[in-house]
Amino acid sequence: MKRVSIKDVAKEAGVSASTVSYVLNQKATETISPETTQRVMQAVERLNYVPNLNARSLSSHKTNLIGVVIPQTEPGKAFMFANPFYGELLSAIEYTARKNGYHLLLSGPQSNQSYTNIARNRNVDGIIIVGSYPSKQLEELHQLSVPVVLIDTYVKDPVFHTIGNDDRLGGELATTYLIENGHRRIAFISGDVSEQGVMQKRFQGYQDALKKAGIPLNNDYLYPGNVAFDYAEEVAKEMQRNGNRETAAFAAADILGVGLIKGLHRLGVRIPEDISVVGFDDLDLAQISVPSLTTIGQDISEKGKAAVQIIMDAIGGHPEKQENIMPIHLVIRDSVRRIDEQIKESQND
Amino acid sequence: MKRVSIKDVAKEAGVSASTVSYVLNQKATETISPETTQRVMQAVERLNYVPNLNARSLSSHKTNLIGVVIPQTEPGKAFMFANPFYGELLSAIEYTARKNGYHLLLSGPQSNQSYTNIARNRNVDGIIIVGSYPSKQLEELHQLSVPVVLIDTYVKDPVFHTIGNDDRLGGELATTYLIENGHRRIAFISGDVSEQGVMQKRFQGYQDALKKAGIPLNNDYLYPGNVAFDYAEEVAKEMQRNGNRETAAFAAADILGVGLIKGLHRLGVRIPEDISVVGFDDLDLAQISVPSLTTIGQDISEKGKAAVQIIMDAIGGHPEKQENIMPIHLVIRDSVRRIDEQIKESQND
DNA sequence: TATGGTTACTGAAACGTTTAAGTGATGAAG
DNA sequence: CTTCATCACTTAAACGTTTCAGTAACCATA
Repeated sequence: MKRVSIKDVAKEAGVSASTVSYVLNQKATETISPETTQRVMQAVERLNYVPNLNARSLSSHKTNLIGVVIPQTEPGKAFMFANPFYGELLSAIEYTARKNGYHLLLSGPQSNQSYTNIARNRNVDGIIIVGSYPSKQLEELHQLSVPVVLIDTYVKDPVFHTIGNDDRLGGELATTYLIENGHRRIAFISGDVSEQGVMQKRFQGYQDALKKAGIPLNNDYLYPGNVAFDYAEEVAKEMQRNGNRETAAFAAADILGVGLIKGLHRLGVRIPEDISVVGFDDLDLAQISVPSLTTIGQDISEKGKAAVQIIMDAIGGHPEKQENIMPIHLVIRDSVRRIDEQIKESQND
Repeated sequence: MKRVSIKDVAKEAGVSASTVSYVLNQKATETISPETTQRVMQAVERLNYVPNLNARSLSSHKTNLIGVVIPQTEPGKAFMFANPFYGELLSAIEYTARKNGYHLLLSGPQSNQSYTNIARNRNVDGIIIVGSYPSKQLEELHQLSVPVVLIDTYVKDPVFHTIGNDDRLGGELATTYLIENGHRRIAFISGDVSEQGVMQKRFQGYQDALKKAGIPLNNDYLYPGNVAFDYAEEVAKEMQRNGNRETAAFAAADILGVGLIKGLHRLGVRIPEDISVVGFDDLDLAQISVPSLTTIGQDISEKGKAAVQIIMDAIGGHPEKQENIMPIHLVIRDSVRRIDEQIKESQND
């Protein structure tokens, strides 16, 4: 099937190619007579013409493409989107982009190539980056004349648009909720907190809450590792080996929360009767879990939507840097139990 | 930052643009001296040149882009990838594509435009379609001269490459396993079985197993609805309203299985002591669930990988139609309990 | 010394658009 | 009856590549 080009349409309609182009792009600046417009439209219809966006991009310097870079959560693991968090986010991004006439160019992190190159290669009109990356790579992006939005990426002095939660506040909310329920020995289970990122912020929030309650930070209750179900299952065992000192745990990601619940369950520990758990993210998982997981909720879809919106704004001539902090809130479900002060005190010695 | 083009490189290296092109594409058919090659490479380096894939595509009729269409699972729901199944699949597709030098053009279903148009618009080199679609839309794709792979799409007479599981066998395996464990009154919970698709096939498998065991099909035990956690939770209530006749349930998707478990749990029904449950898909969910879900496993990543491979083959000159049926297997976990024949018989009357 | 074959390039067309600039026809103003 | 706008288009260049068809220089052969 021979491709039909704008010239074929022009011939069919008895006009020049540029006339067809003007009609199709309905540039108000040009005046095309209604009759011609109709003739062109009929020809388009008849020939079943579809413009070649590739050629259009080349000429107009606009691709209607948004590049999305999503991290590989595990270094050794090939596949990255399996985490439902990314699914929900990507979903929202795709939907919003499509409503605005954009398509998504999806890419995992390139090993050999920088994101800058991907962007320049494909001439995307905007880039959305999700998660943490080597800051060197991010700096490179700055040379680009294309709007960049970072989601959940902590950088010292962001030159790009950013979208995030108040992760620190979230960490505090979660921990405070446990404290309010009588818990004082609270485990903290997380990914890597040594690097700037959401995990570090949530850890700071955990510390904030302890400090406000006058509870000293106990390093024995900290379980930094990696954000994986399996890891949290292991933590359950370690907690038991350590003598089940903690009465509660704040898992800095839902996937860790459910992993912990699962691991504890295997060991015969009851949730929340023996140990209370709070998560973070409010993925679907949190509801699915038995018992359902009390967690810190964030509106993932809103984040995706906002990211696309910022890019649209920038393209539309509003390049002012936006730093968007999305609201978070405590979602109370069934994984936390109030414990008695007395019991707690007696356990505490 | 002015874009640097192939001409700039040519000037810098003191050669013609075509020479640069030949060097960069290392066409063995042409002979470029090692010295010139080196000069060009140095110029590329110096100017930090990145080829414009857009222009390349226009000229070469190759975009190195694979279009991926993923369904909106819920009609009224805007977001579609949240289902981890799609996450895992997309992940594998992206990874494999990238290893082959391809990027992904991601799109949800267009309402106004057909997939054909998307494909023609963007000139993708191949298309991967996931899930079921109106067959009219699929037929349109046939006019395209681009390889198309359908994943989990049942069509009467497939003209395209297809990848699927033996869903019917899977349904039979799941049901037979329950029967072997002494169950005779087995609920079937699923999405829409009236249209050709995986749900219908799994239902057929369910029927096959019953027939082989000499158990008559009982319509009261069938709960067709939609593939959603909430729906399965509702089914739990309905089962109870009906008097908890079933001793087991085959949920034709893991998300339904965990929803059912959750719903039953809420009602105080114990799994697997009171009711046994088998799922289908073996998502991460199945392990996360408490109790973990016995299910029919499929290798989602392999499906994604195979899809890309077929497209690579087709591009590489092997367009022979491939119909790929991926292996499935029973994954035994903790959600099924063996029940006593006697008890079962006494319950049965 | 003419002929032919390599070798190592270059020139220019082509891919399918957009868009600035140009043009001929018509009508109004002076 | 010129002149000047305005209208409704058309022309052609440009976007950044690829690739076919040269071609100039060199060497070998007869």
